[in-house]
Parts: sequence; structure tokens; C-alpha cells
Amino acid sequence: MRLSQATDYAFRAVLFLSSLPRGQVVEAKLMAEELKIPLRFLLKILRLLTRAGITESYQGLNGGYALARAPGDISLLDVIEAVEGPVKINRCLIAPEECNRRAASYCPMHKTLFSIQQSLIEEFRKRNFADLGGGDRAKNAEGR
Amino acid sequence: MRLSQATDYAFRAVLFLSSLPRGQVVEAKLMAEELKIPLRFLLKILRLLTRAGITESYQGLNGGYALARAPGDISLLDVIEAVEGPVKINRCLIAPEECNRRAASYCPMHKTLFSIQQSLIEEFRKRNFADLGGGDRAKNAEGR
DNA sequence: GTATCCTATACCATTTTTGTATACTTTTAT
DNA sequence: ATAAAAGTATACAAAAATGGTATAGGATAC
Repeated sequence: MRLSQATDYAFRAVLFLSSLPRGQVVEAKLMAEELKIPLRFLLKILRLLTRAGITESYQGLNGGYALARAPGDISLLDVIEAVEGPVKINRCLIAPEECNRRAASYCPMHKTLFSIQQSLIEEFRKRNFADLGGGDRAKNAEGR
Repeated sequence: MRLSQATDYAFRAVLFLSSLPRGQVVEAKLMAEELKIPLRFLLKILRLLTRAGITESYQGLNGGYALARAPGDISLLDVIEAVEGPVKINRCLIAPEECNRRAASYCPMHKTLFSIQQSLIEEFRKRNFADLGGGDRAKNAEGR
């Protein structure tokens, strides 16, 4: 019942990028040092974030990564799903046929876990990276 | 971000016991067959549940397991904690020194994840095994 | 055209989870 | 008493997931 290390790293990376002036490009090597994340592993994670439209990548000299959207438009859920895939708190919610009693349709356990899962997802959706520390500077930079 | 197979088995076992008349003792072998759980693995899980005061065990001939409390007094959280230990959704919430930025005290990520964790825990605490399917029969058996 | 940066895929090591085996203790019925 | 039927305890093994690395290649600015 725990988020992976990769997701934790992803949070940090997005939080870091959120703290920079909008559009600022940073190379992965710098982020890796700053955030104490193994470079290769961070690169892998950043590719997931890019594929999910959370970050943008720039190849070549002076390349790097930047946020693809405003911090306020990136939720914790977005990052989690980009890295881990959909949030599913139990096996039977992933694939009903894994419920070896084949009881998914009427199993009360099923219904209850689904409901809890939905409220967890909602919690993750509610929080974005402007609400978090990094967002302050970003908000200021966008001039309020 | 998923409950373990062991926890899923534990849910089933408690749900099964909840569906029986109060105090009824059932041997592990029967439960294993009924619920399609490997016997040895189930025994291990039942020991965790017993240690947590959720089930009671009886040794010797005609021994087995029964619920130690009424289904309505057993929450999903009780079972999860018995099997997996405390619910901690991120590493930095387990051991602040694992936050390799040593920023636990002021890190906004930290605060936010903690708050989400608390509401998840609350959800798990709210649901008990009388509310679930098995509880019906149990409630009836206790005569309402 | 080359140095610098990202991309893609495959690989490996470690840890966690799931499941099994072995030896032992408790209890009850005979 | 004692044998059979249960649970207990610990250690071990297999499998899956996770974390991290390596290698080869592609894009871009200068």
C-alpha cells in the first residue's frame, strides 16, 4: 500500500520544475544532482512524464526538460498515473477474473474497496503542484 | 499502491467467519478449500489475525479459528494493519530520514501526502465486516 | 561535424511477496 | 497413555516487482 520510489522521484522532479520560472529548461543531470536521484533512473522517469504530457523534453545541446503545463494544471494523480499506471488498490479491481470466487459482480468486498479507491483517487486529483511549495514561486512568476 | 494478496486473503477469511453464527469454530483446511487459498499461506495469515486479536485459535482435535469479536467491531483497517502493518503511502512517511533532502519538516509534499494518507486510513476504519455481506447473517444471528 | 543532450530497449541485482517444508506443541477421544 | 487432528514456529524456496545500469542510437546547436 505504498507509492513506489519512482513516483516519489517523479514528485520531486515535478515539484522542482514547478519552482522554476515558467518554461525554464533544465538538463536531467542537474536535476539528478540537485534531487539526489540516480541519473539513469531519473531519465527513465522523465520519459514517462513526457509521454504523459506533464513535461516537455528538448534534445540536443542546451536541451533538457521543462513542465508542459502550469503547475496548477498538474495533479498528484497525473504524476502517479504517468509512473505507475492507474490506481488500483486491490487485485480484484484490476481484473475481476482474479477474484477467484468469480464474485466480482455481487461481492460486497469488491464494492467497498472500489468506493474507497475512488475517494483515494479523488484526493490525489485534488492536489496540484501550485498548491505545493514549488507552486508559490511559479504563481508569483506568473504575476499575481 | 495496492493491497497485498495476503491482505485480500485475510479479508476473505474474516468475511467468511463473519458469515457464520457467532463463535463458530472452523478448521483452516476447510476455509482454505472454500476460499481457494493455499492452506499453509492461510495458516500464516490466520496467525497474524489471531495475534492482532481479530480471530481466536483453538488447538488440538476439533480445533480451528473463530472471530474474536463481533463483525461490526472489525474494520478493514484492523485487518490491513494486522497483515501489512501500518498504512504508509510513501517512504518519507515511514522514516523521515529516507527523505534524502532531509526536508520532512517543511517539505510540502510531505504534508500533503500525510493528509491524503490520513483520509485513506479513515476510509478503511469506517468500514466493518457487519456492513459487508457476511455481516447480514451475523446480525440476524444476534437477533434483531 | 562534433559535442551534448535526450531516447529506447534490454539487462541485471535486489527486495518483496507468495508459497512450501519441516519439526514441534497442544488438545481431545479413545 | 496414546494416537490423531488440529494449530505454532521458523526457515527455506520460488516468483514477481522494483530499482538501477548499460549500451547503442537519434536530435540539435554551435
